[in-house]
This record gives sequence, C-alpha cells and structure tokens, in this order.
Amino acid sequence: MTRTHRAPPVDAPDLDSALDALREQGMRASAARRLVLGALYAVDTPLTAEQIAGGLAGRLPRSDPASVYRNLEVLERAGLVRHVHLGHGPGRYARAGGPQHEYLLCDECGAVRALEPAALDPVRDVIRRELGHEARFTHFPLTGLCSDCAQAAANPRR
Amino acid sequence: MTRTHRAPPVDAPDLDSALDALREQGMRASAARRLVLGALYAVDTPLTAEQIAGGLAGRLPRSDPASVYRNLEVLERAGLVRHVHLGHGPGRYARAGGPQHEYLLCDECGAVRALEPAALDPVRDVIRRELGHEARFTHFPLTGLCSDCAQAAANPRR
DNA sequence: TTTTTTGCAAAACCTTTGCAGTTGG
DNA sequence: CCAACTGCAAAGGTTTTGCAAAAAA
Repeated sequence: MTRTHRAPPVDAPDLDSALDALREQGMRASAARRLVLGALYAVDTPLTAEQIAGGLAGRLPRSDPASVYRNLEVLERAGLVRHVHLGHGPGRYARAGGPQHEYLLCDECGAVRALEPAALDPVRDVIRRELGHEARFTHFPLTGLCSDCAQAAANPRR
Repeated sequence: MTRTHRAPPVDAPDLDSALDALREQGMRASAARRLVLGALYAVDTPLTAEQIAGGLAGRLPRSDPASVYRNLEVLERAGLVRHVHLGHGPGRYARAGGPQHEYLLCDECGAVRALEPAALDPVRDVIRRELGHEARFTHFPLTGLCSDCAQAAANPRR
C-alpha cells in the first residue's frame, strides 16, 4: 500500500542543510523547493499545501499549488518532510527532522495537543508488549477525549 | 471543531431496531435510509459511501451517492453509524453498535488489523494515567509498523 | 397535508497529471 | 547542454449543496 520508496528521516537543522541533503540525493535545489522548505522551516506547526503555496499569508512569495504538492511528495520521499492528518480537512506537512512531535486530538472539542516524542514512550512499550506493533502517532493523531472533555463527560453538569 | 450534535452510540442489534431507533429520534425511516443501513448490517467491515451507493456490487439496489452521504451524516448524528479513516482514500462507515472494533494500520505494508474492544484496554489505561486523555482508536487507527514490518526493520536481511 | 427526504445536476474541495517551456548543475 | 523541474490548465476522486419533485407521517 505504501508504494514509493521513502528515505529515512533526515535531520537537517536549517534550510541550507536541507537543500544540501536534497542535492546529496541527486535532486535539484530549485527555487520552488526553497520556498516549500523555507515555509516549513519558518514555523513549527504543520502547514497545509495551500498555506505553503500562499507564502504564509504574504511572508514569502506565493507559488503554484501543483508544484507545492509535487515538491512535498519529493521532499517526503527524500526524508526531509512528513505529513500528518489532524482530523478532517487537508493534510498538513512539517519538516521531518527536529522534534518528532506526535499529536493528541480531541474528538469532542477538536483540541490538538503536540507532545514531545518521549511522552508516549510508555504507551509505545505497552503496545509493543501487547500487540507487537511499533506504534507511531506522527501520521494519524492519538484521538479520543482530551482530559477536559473526558472530565466533562464523567461529571455531566446537571 | 466537532460542530453537529451527536447522539451516544445506539446498539441496534438488527436493521429493524435501527429503523425504530431512527423514528424514536423523530427521523423518517425512508427507503434510502433502509438501503444504507441494510448495507451496513449486511457486512462486518466498514464500507465506503461508494460501495453503499453501488448496492454492495449488486447484492442490494443501487442508490444515489448524494443521498448516501446525506444519510450517513444523519445516521451518524443519530448514533447509529460511525466512520473511520483507514489510511488515505475515502472514509469508511460502519454501524455504531455491536463490537466496537478498533484498528491497527501498518504504515509500511498497509495491513489493517481489527481488534476486539478489550484488546486495547491496557493501552488506554496507560494513556489515561500518563496524559489524562481517554483514547479511542475507532476513528483514526493506531498506526506504525505491524509486527512483521517491525521485525523486518530490526533484522534487515542483507 | 405538512414536513422531511429524495434524486439529479452542479459545484466545492483537495490533489494529481500532461505538457511545453525554463532552469540548475 | 540536457535531464530535472516549473507553471499553467485541465482532470481526478471524494464530498457537499441547491432545488423541484416525491414520499413519510
């Protein structure tokens, strides 16, 4: 089902080293790719393709959505970018290196909580022991009820 | 983010009691709704809207996709249906009652494994203790590497 | 009879693709 | 120079919406 070959995540600390990593894999460091990576390195939340194409609401030059999608795919294969689905709506993209945030999504109120990678290690341990599955919450979030909504559900006010 | 009011899951054991539950909530038990529910009660895997509209490849009369989507939404609000995202591609719908299957999805090979509800209780316990989050894997699957792919990754054959 | 629901057609939304022209190495 | 890449336009797959006709209660 996962068709295309994907390189292991590359932890490029800044834009220039990301472009170097690209070249090392035989890809070109074009202007369009600089823009995509520039946007992803400019913020620390995952962005939609549309936000990237829009140049972060004016902070960067706009670019063509088709090229953005094409480049996100290339960059993802190169291990420089990853994408995540936070609920419904368009996919969101982030640089692959750096803190590998994982996400908690509340089904009820829609709150998204970003976690440091280590926060879910005990969870991963249980899952590995019980099911042999090596869990990641980097692509689909961990959904359910956030602590607020869980409490509200337990103590319905009335 | 979750805008529309959703009733708690209704465990209607068969099609007729599902239709009764609908009427009890003031909705009409129309022919189109009977077809949607009929499809969902006829199988035990989550179906796409297209599969439902196609009448399960001829086993049931076809119906209009727009009505199928509209009715899936109504039925979901009524607590009779729920939907799940198993990787990319169209959403999949299942009856809300009965065994509340949860899913494990392998990022690598795409394998989907359905679990009985209790299988993830130890996992839920850890998550509740560590994060206060009441986890469900009924909407987004638990992703990562299945045990086969995890082993293959640990012992690269070379 | 009244209100809900349907079926069709059209649009919206997100993403991919074909292609002639441009550019990075 | 030439393969890789771009921008544009058009299409693809999934889901939503408007509306007059039909059906449930």
